[in-house]
This record gives sequence, C-alpha cells and structure tokens, in this order.
Amino acid sequence: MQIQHRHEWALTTDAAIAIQQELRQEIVTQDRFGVVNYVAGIDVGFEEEGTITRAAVAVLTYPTLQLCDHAIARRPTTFPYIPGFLSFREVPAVLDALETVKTTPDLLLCDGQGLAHPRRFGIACHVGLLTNMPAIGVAKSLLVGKHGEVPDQRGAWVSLQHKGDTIGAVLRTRPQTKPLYISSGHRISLETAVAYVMGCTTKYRLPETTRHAHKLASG
DNA sequence: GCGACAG
DNA sequence: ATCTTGTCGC
Repeated sequence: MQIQHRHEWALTTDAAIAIQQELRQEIVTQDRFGVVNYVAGIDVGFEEEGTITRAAVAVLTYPTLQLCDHAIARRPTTFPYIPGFLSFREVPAVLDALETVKTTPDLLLCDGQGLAHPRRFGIACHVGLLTNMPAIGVAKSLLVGKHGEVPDQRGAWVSLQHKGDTIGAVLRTRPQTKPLYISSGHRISLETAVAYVMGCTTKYRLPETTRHAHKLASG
C-alpha cells in the first residue's frame, strides 16, 4: 500500500494545527470506492510504560467478517496524548503496520474520530488521506459536538452537530449499551459510513474489525 | 477565565 | 491508553 509522507511528526501543537487545517481541505466526503471485499480494523496500544506504541491492522473478509490477515508494528512513542492531536501520536505506527499488510483492504475503520473533530481532521481523516484510502472514524466516546437521545434499538442513530455542521452520527450498535460516534474519515459519506459500521457489527457493541484489531494491539 | 477533552 | 478479579445486571 502506498503511503504519502507529507510532513514531519515531531511538531509543536501550533505546527500540528497548521497541518490539520491544510490537509483537511483535501478530505473527500463523498463515496469514492468500489466493491468492498476486505475491511480493516485499526487500533493502537502501548507497551513499556507507554514508551512504545504498538499499532495493529486486522483485515477481515466482507461481508462474512472472517479474519484473513493482520499486521503489527512497534515504534518509540514520540508525541503525548493531547485531545485534538491524537493522530500525531498514533498514526506513525499505524502507517508502519499498513505498509506491511499483504492483503490490501478496501475500507478502513479507525479507532477515534474522523470529521467529528474540533478542526474536522481526526485520526480517520489523517490515515485516510495519507493512504488515499476510504476511511471511517469509529469512536467509543465524544470529543466535540452535541446530539439528542438515540433510540434504544440496534441500528438507530442521530446526527452529531458542532458549530452548525453535521459532523457525524451517534449510532446504537447494540441495545442497552453506550452508542458509538461515527464520522467520515476520507472518501466516504456519513450515511455510507454508518451502513458499513453496521455491516461490520454482529452481536457486540464494537465492530468485529475493531475487536480483532484491539486484541492484536494489546496482547 | 472556567470547563471539556478521541486514545 | 493503562493499572487489574471478581462480580452485578441485562
């Protein structure tokens, strides 16, 4: 898979903001991809007191959701966790992992926000843009925005709003559990993103892609 | 200035 | 994210 290296990763938050505002202009919010035969879940974990970042990519068949390939990458952690700058901490390792997967996925499901970000450039946008792949942001909690109550029925969702924009969807993937925050990362619309997240989810709150990637990133 | 704050 | 076993509830 081809990865673009458009900028450095050792940056100040001010420099990072400049990059987010520059790259966000290239994000495509329309569906620009073909048949999906493989979907990938991406997650990151930490080792050695957080000094080592460990990224995992789990490739599953679609729509049968069988794990068919995976990759893991480790590298020293060089950026702290700062809300709004998660990608600068996790993406370097994620790109290392994506670079080595044999099976090129057709769609990426990233842990974290996509457009549902204060500057509309969450980790799913960053990964999607640098790999030029369709990407969806799947977050377990809210970063920015407001929304109404989500009906307690699998598949129900309401829009997530922020400063007059619809930035994502709050989706109930399973009854009686906290909803997921879905947003476009790159080359996919919000409606289609929600449909694919549901297509990757079976009996649990998290999509199978995320569940597999999480296990690979942890132990 | 005071809270909120993905993983 | 991570430190961590059993346990309460749907």
